[in-house]
Amino acid sequence: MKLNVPAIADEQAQTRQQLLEAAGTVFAERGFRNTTVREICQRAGANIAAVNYHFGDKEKLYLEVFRYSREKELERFPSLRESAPLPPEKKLAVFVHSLLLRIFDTGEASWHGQLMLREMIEPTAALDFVVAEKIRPMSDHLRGLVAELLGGRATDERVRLCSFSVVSQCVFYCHCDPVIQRLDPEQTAADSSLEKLAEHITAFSLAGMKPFRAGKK
Amino acid sequence: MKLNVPAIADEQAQTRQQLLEAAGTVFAERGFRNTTVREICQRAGANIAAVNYHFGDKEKLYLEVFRYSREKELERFPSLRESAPLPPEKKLAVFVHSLLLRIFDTGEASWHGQLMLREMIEPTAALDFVVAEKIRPMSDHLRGLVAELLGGRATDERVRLCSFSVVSQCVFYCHCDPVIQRLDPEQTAADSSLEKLAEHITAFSLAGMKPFRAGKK
DNA sequence: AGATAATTCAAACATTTGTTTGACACGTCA
DNA sequence: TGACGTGTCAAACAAATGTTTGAATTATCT
Repeated sequence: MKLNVPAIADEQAQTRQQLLEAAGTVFAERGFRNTTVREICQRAGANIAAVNYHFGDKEKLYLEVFRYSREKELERFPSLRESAPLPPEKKLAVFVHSLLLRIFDTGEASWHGQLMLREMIEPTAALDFVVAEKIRPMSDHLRGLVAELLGGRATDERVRLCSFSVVSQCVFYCHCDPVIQRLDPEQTAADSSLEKLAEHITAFSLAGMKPFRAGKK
Repeated sequence: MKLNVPAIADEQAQTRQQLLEAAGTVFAERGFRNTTVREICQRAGANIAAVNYHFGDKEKLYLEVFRYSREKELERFPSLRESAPLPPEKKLAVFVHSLLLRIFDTGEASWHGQLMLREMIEPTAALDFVVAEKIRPMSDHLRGLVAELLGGRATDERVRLCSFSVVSQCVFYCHCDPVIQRLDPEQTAADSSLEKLAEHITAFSLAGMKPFRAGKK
């Protein structure tokens, strides 16, 4: 029972949104350079001139995809605040686990995370936006955790290095997946790998930080 | 005073080698896809048809660059065997330090390492060769170290995960450099950063492995 | 209903890039 | 010296790709 619904406005948003969704997917799979406008339009069921009409050019579409992705994420996760107070060790486990979920995600919405991860290693004009809007908030959150774990006497540099030590272990499984598949095919199997991996990285990292706790250096 | 030197053989090798060196450099900078044959030839001081003449096509040149790189490395480092027996902790420090040297290398020969690192995240038809000839030997070496550090009761899986935890911390600084530069410009400064980083990663990793030592899991 | 705006479309265009071509120059050998 | 092989070159070619064009279609508004 739709009354007073601007049907055409929906139709308009339809093509544009289909382009954004298709572009997100293809860009995440292939990266910016290897993605053709023709493939995006094919996947979106749109004509090739639609990209120019709605976005201007390929690069602007790419930038718009990140903005769209950010809106979608804010819809899904309105607030990044933790709901329950947890000990920092547990918080780290949650952080690692959720980051790995994103890395190993294979669903319809997986392109959001995958595209960010790809932009990290194949930087384009969008990187500044991605760092400001997606990476820095995550990084700040992690650094807060790490600072808590290290205790009050840790230098900014130490907090930074430890944070990098944590996040690098996680993103490695996305960035170097083709290598890992060749070195150890069994590493990329089964869903249980994610839980084991999260446990390993968390334990390794918590222990790894011990030498630097409470003003030790 | 050159006597009996096949001057033309040298000239012949000259163009071919110049192409290989130039290609190595450009491929390392831009990756396979973003590199044009025209730029390689320009840097090598060769005509554009030279690539087809000497190598057949762009992809074969790319593969040949890795073979050439491997030969060069074998010339420089005939054996990967350690010269002096060291405690495993020290060996790990040496491993991390030398890997970081490669990552932060800026000299004429730096393209060798940089190209391998790039191939890890932007895989091409060369990846199988690179894994077999460059990455797996390094990985096996590191796993030997890690197994020694963990003691005799560690599972293969644990050795693997710990090895990944070490190497991921190192390669992160190459693969995600553009992000790091935006997050923390001071992180990428000064030569002393490399030493500090090597110390940090070594300490973090040695401590990180402690929970898994001597059959702990 | 007609005027205007928005959207879509197929074809064309412009540029880039890897590859090829055939002539020419140079080197080697009998 | 001439025949043959090797290497270089400028120009041309072929294909891919992003972008543009102008007509047609659809939607909106008075």
